[in-house]
Amino acid sequence: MTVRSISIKDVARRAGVSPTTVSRVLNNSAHPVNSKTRRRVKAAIAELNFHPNRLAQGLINNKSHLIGVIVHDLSDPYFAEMVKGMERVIIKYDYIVNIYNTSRDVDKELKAVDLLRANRAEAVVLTGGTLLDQHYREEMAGYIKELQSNGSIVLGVTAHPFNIKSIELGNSLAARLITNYLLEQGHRAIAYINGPAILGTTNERWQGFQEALLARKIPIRDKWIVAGDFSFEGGRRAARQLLDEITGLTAVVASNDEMALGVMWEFKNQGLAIPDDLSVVGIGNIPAAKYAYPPLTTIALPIFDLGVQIGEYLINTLGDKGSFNDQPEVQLSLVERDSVRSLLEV
Amino acid sequence: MTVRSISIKDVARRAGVSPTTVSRVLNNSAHPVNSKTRRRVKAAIAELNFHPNRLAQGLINNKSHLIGVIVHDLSDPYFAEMVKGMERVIIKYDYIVNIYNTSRDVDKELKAVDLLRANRAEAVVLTGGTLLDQHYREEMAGYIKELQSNGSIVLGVTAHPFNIKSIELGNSLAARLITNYLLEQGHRAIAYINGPAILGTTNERWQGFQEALLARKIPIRDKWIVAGDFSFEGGRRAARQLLDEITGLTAVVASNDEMALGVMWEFKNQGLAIPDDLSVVGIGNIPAAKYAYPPLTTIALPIFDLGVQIGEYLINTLGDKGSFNDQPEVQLSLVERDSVRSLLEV
DNA sequence: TTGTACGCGTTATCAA
DNA sequence: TTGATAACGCGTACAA
Repeated sequence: MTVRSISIKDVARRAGVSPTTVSRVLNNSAHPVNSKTRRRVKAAIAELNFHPNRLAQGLINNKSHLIGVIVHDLSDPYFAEMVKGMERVIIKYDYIVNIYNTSRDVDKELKAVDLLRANRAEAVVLTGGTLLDQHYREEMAGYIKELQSNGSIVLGVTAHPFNIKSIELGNSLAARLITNYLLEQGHRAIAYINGPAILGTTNERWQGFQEALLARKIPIRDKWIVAGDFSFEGGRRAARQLLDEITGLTAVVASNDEMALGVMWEFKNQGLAIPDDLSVVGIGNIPAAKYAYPPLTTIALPIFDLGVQIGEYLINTLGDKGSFNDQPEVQLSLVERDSVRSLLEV
Repeated sequence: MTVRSISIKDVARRAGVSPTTVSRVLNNSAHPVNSKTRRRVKAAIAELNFHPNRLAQGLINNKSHLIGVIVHDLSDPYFAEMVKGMERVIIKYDYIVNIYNTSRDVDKELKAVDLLRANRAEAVVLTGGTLLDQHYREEMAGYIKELQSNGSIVLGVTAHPFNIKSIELGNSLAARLITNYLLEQGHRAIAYINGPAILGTTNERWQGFQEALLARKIPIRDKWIVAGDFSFEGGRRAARQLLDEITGLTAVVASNDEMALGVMWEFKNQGLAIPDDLSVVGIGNIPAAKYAYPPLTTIALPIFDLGVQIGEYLINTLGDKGSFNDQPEVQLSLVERDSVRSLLEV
């Protein structure tokens, strides 16, 4: 059934040279090749439409040409954008980008890394926050160690409890910035909607929120701290929960945009006006934030750019040209839209 | 730098057997192996934490364990969902899923297939509609032919002008269904917003719209047919364009949900009420459709399920168990929400 | 400037 | 029941 594809030997025969010479032409080897011979070889390659077998190449250089990317939820524009940014760079260098969607499930995440290890991935990127789970931590540490001892790069976006290079996203700073913005607008009674408990990102943002309030000595009220899961539906649930304790509340910080949109939707659904009755902010600046009603005030995380930077970092580090030690850097910025009411001009 | 990883030989030495025997244990070969020996080998494998090198395995059976997926826009939930569905199945069988995001760009699309060919992908899935471009068609036909002659499966969602298995999505039917729904609600003056001209999908849906109107002998008015690009912004632009010719218009069919949401947003922005002043519908039933204001009436394309079905088809066909010839089937359904006003009870 | 011979890690074939 | 050998397709030291 499967026909043997043409190999370097076929080309050699056709060009009347040895496979070695073909290989040299193919790889622009430093070894000299007569320009006439080179032309003959190139002609033969073209005529036979020959392409070297990557598996054989990989076997001999111990290179898989595979880059693994672990993603929590591909439908979340946060991850989709990051992957697109990475791919934009990586595709030029003919690496295979292998994406795993894990839904923040411990077993799926472990399975993904296990497969990447088995496939000798040259790099693995953990694009989401770390999972807070003992079993995960132990198993993952083993896989990562093995990957690294095989010369693979392992990279994490935001802090991970492993010995890997991590790219700081400024989660804590983002939460602090957006909270400070509310404070500057005169808000003092502020609710906070957390992310999924299993995520490190959740802790980091929660930290930033607390810092902002503590810096102004504003007490944190338990009844206004609500659990969430980073989804639109989670935002809706949180909003319904807040409704019971709404007296005195003037603003809500959702720890990501999806939830902020859910919160606004549910509040509107319950007859509240935003921002007149209640201000709402998020973190992330996903595309939908711009078109919400009202448009959402949030912190922009330039995720696509981050993806591009990660891609460049990987290519430079994987290339033989010695490691390129730039630390990708993310610029956060406040995106002021219409979901916050100022309490100053009362 | 890169340490040589442990090979089957290391295991063989440790277990005091030949590599062949280790291989037999590893693959649960039919060839008999003494149970004592088998235990010794398994112990050695565990102690050394050995995993066979997939590249070497692939080289010998001419199998790459690679499945390529070509996607137009990963940030579009349509594609993200389909990929997630496919992956859910495929990951169980240890295949590598290699995704390419092409932004509907002819060159990127060709580059992606070229790389998949070079990497000996065992299957390639074209998840988006075909691109209507002469150069694309010719080049792509060549790549596909080569893939197929190497025994690879090539699959297309919706019609493609190549000799490949194609999975019908019912684009034409979807447009006809949603248009008929408007007609049943008494609408006669209906605008249509097209997709990108380069896409086959655009033609198919446009066809369905026309059929619905022609069947009732309702004339199609050129001024109410507007170009679009399947994006939210494109929907906004289309809405602004329609505003000039709004007299008499009662409903708008956007050929996908993203545009429908853009249309609604812009109309509201311009002071029109939906559905009181104008009804709007889309196709796709993306998650955001449910939470739009008002919630969007649309045609559900069960994309995640389609992804799962494609994954199953691929696994069954790639497995040696002979080809499993089920044609994945997609059930369309009307999702009636609040973006359409009935004109019957006047 | 070109070619020969070997090895990468695995499995299929054949012999013992 | 086990093992030696060749082969997959390619790159590279070494020889010519």
